[in-house]
Amino acid sequence: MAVTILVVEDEPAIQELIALNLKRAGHMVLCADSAQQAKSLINNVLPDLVLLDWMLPDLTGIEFARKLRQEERTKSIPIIMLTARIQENDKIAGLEAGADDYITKPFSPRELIARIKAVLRRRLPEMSDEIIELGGLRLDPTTHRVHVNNDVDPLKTAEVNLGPTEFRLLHYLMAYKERVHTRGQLLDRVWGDHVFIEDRTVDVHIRRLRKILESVGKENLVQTVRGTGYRFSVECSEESIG
Amino acid sequence: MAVTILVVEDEPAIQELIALNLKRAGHMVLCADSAQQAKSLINNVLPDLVLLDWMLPDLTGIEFARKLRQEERTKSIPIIMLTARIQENDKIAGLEAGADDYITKPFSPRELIARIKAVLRRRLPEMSDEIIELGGLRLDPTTHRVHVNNDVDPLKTAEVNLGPTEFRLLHYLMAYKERVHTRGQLLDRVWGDHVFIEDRTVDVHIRRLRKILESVGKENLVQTVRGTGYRFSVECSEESIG
DNA sequence: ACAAATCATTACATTTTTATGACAAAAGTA
DNA sequence: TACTTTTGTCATAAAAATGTAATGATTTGT
Repeated sequence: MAVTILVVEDEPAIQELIALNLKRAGHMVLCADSAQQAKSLINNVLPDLVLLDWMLPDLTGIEFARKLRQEERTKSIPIIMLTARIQENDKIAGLEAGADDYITKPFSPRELIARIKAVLRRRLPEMSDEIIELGGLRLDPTTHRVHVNNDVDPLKTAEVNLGPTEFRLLHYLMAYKERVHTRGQLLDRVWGDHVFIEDRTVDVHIRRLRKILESVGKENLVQTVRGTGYRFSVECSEESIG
Repeated sequence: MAVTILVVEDEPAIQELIALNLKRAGHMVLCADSAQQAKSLINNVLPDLVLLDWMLPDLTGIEFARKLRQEERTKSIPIIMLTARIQENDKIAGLEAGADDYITKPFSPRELIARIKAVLRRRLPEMSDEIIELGGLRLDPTTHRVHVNNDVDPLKTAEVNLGPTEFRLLHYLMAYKERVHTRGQLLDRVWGDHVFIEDRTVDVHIRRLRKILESVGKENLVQTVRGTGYRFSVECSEESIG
């Protein structure tokens, strides 16, 4: 589906150039000359990404970014900063305000598009509401329930009780089964992009998930891939000893 | 078949953005800056759906919607209102005028498209007047009564006394059983869209509902799903492993 | 075998979320 | 009007979940 991008840039020529390129890349574009105008636009439409010129005439770029990060509705919208030259101060301020990426002017349109793609890729995947049935587990997002198929009596299923994070983690792992995820990827996609949490914390949640799954006789579904991360797999990667 | 959508919105940027999104989604789009203009457009072409900004400059949005509902030719056209979060009276007026759905600004274009789809498919089976019998409860919307089946003597049923809000809440939960609803969804669906009520208030009403149900021996029907919301369920989520 | 790196596990303090009772405003009734 | 019911909010208690650090186990490379 179309991605809506808000461009906040006071220089008309640059604004137009950017807008043109974004449109050509298949995006919907909203333009604002100032933070002021950007705010009023955001009052009406929620963009999927904001391209923000840091050197706005009224110098309210930082404030604008911060405002976006504060409000519940907008706090997860990725922000890419456009700066003339990265001054140390800008960088710090930008980080504090929660920018996701920087682009230094002048930049090539191709670079811009590439960065945008990269940032958008990091968004939380919109997990569908489809029931996932895998490895003897059945996860239903709409009822928020996980059941284990009883191997003896297929009609009987036991419910598995998971905490919110364990549920999301399992959902994600099952949705992207058989694929290894680094701790960083899991943090980005299960916890959310703008969280600062120790990588090791993922271990603990994996542990909790495993513990619960073990208690219902599902042992080897969540596997460790040493040096990389974790994986949900139905294939048994154990007794492959030669 | 192409669906024709009339967009009534005075802000040019937003109008254009919406129009572009709709076009991209494969719809025919008609645009109007004012209720005035919309009326004359409708005289020529009959749209399949109307997107109506409630805050038109001439403040004739309400009147416009009402007019649509009055005239035979247009009275069954679904109306989606675009509203700012603040105006509370709008809700009443909107309901009276017969809007089918609301979208509160700021909204994401994705959300907009999704809602349009939903309305067009007549997705939401408006709460019917059918009697719902579930988990030992019998709820009759027409008589506005709830009965509990007596487990001992099936012929005897006790009546449960619920307040208006509790009744609607239970009705909704039973109509969409087994599914988790966030507090926001419940506020939208049971209280009405964009009402200014604290999320936590839902807790209190759930509490009241539970209290009443407990008093007639129905304990685990209304369940908490931590981190998400509530659910009406016949399956017991208790004796679960884990 | 040894040291380094990586992962597992446990315990615990903190934070977040939910439950519950009380209260006053609002709405409805007599 | 006086009285009852309903309803939204708050304060606080209770419960659950979460992140981190510390420690132990396992693997890996040399």
